Amino acid sequence: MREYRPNEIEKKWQEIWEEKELYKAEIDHSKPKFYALVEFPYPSAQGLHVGHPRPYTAMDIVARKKRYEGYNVLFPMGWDAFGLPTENFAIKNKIHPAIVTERNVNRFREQLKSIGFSFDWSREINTTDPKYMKWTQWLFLQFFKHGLAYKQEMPINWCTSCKVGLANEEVVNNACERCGGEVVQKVKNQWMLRITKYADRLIDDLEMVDFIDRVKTQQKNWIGRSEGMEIDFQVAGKEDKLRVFTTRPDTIFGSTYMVIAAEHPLIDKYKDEISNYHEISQYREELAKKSELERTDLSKEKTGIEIKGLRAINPATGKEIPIWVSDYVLMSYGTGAIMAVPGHDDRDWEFANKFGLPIVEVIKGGDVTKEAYTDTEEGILVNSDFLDGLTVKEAQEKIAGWLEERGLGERKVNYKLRDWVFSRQRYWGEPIPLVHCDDCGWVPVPEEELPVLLPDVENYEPTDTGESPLAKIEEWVNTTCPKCGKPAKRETDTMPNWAGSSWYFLRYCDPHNDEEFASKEALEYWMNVDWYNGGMEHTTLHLLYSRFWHKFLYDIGLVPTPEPYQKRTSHGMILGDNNEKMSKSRGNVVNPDDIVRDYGADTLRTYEMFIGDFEKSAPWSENGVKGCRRFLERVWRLQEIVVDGDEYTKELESSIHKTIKKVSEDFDTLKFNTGIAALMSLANEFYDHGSITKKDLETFLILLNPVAPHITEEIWQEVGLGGYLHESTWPGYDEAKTKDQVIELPVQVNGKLRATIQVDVEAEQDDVREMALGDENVKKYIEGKNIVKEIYVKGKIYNIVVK
RNA sequence: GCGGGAGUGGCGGAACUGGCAGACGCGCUAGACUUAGGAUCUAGUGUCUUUGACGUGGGGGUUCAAGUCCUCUCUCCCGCACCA
Repeated sequence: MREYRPNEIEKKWQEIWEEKELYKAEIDHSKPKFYALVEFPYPSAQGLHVGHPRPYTAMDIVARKKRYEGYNVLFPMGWDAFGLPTENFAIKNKIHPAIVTERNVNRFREQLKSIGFSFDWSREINTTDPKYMKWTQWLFLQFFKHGLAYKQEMPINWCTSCKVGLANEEVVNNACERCGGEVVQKVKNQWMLRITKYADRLIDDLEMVDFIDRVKTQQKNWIGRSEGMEIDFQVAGKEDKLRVFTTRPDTIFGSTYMVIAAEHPLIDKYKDEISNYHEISQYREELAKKSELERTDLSKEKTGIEIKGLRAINPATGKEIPIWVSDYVLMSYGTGAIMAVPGHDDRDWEFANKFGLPIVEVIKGGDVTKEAYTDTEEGILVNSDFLDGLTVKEAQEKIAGWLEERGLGERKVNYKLRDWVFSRQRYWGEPIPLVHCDDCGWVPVPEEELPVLLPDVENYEPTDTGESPLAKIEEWVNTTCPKCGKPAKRETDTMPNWAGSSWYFLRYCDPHNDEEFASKEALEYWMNVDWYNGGMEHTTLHLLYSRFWHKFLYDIGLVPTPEPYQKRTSHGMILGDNNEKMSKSRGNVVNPDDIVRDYGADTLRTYEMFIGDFEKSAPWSENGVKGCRRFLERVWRLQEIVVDGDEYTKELESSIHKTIKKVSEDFDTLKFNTGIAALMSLANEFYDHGSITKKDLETFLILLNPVAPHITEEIWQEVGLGGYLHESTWPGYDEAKTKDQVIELPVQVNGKLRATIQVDVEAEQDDVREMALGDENVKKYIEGKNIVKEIYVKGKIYNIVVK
């Protein structure tokens, strides 16, 4: 037998697969289709690190297994190549970002190919490719034409380090999601996408799909739907009404004061009548000086001032109540004003308690002198006139009707989700394909002129003014209006890097189409994505954005399904061997190239799947890698014990059936670690038995093949199992043969294990009893005691209780 | 603060509807083969005061039986964070 030399055999098989175009997906209506998708990487200058192959290997296993099961599998790969790191690298090294991108892509492709993934490389896409960009721009124009893209002057999040505007989703703890830089508010004229229009469906349609719960909950929380009412409170003696949003209209009789945000326009409007206006404007200034972070710090005490000279009338009680201004009410949510119900809201209670405002109990069940009572399930209304005696739910219904009849309020749903800030002031992104004409306004660039390409520039540097670097290229900016022909100017902002990734899964269906973003036929055949695996960090970014795009495209009849992804799973991170996140600065980055070179791609793949629970993060361990290499060496040496025979070895048959079952189930449910463990056990059993038939080996190799595709093909050929392994079908198992007829039954005395006896699984209690009580060790423990009870669970346990 | 997840050997991690805790792998110990071993093979490996007892973050409970169920509590991770 030859030595196991992964570097030789891996290259050999990769060439064979490529030559045979084994993984090229074609529409074929005679087979069920399966679309497996992994998030396409951003081709960074650093190349792959060992975190990348984890999800790729997982989905590669799924894809390979599905092929053996007779599916027509689409498993594509591409490059999400627009982005700041490339641009920054280009600026620093004075190389065009397109050249940097090409270089990085080539490196990534080579690395991925060396690991032996079964991607259909003929469908490779690149978001920066003009042929791809064209359709990203075209799709943007569909949003524009349907009124879902609009330009608005508004305060946006500005990353002071990247010098670029950010979407809300890109701000994490007031810092830039990407670079961690400080984010400040900056008023800018921005292109926005009306994602809020889809807020309800983005929540409700989660019902239709099979996403892990974490993802569903996170998306729901992000969208933040809350149902309630907007209610008008008359400003006493004035024309104006003060409108509030509340989710608890049932507590209105307990509203003893109101609070408005510091920025609320009411203050300015009545500044002459507010006797303490000076004090209030001082308070406002102080707040304005504070950062968002300080203002929203929950641990600090609430502050506030009563507005003297203005009062409001509680529409339910008819009583006058004071109006306060405080930092705990935000202008950006609801109406910027609240009706405070200190008895039944923690924040209002804290505030009322601090400033000595009256606290009225309107829901029985707690002690409002000690804390707010917020339970909505048990509570019964009191001190609430016609609501008295009702449950919270009933009261909500009744008060809503009452207020609506009198024109005092209306039911209203509020969302935390904001429209998507879609403009970026950087060079390396898709230009927004619109032209501004003084006469015609914003005019789309005609379809035949797409894509609008990035001009070559000397300088890609972002500006401090918040203008795109493109704004300086006059010959590019100045154009003519597509509509009237007069001089006009191009939009100089570019799209965020999330644009290209919002629809790439559609392009994979038909990547070379120059007439359409993808043909109807291709979309109808391949969509939906059956299984999409990706990072949790994209849950409220890419995953939400792409669902939104897809829904819009569905509405205008361009895609056949309302949701893009049928199933979504997520992988855990691979940490450095010091249990910290891998990063260059920590010096704990492992390059997969080194592992492939020293141990082989199959070892890398096996280890990444064996490392632990797929969904959890796990620290890298070089010893763990070695262990997997040892396992593959053992698999390699199975050649030495193989004998002719096209039946399973009798003594191994049950184990083989069990393993087929275990591996099949585990590979379908992301439990790769236990699947591989089962294969290791079976290999151990093979060695214990001393010899295996070709049939035993054949099944073993097919089961292991999705994990370690090269070594298994090689052994297959070496042993002469006929044809190629990749032409096989997935082995089936006989349920009956996965169950042992004779089992080791544990016998307990008072819940403690005292013996195990060999019995038939189906044995009746009387037979088992005899054997159990006859056991020497058991005898010892029941001697001289009374048997109180005996429990027999077939196939599980025999427990004798003595006293 | 709210929502979600998790605490199991020296380490990564197994354990179906409650039914032999620690599968599988790493590491470690001893032995074999060797000029050698960071190769390979064999045996062992939860802890302890080892005819036995104790063991799944901690306390209480339900049960013939609890890692698994109930209850209180501690710690860590993730998400949201004054959202009315």
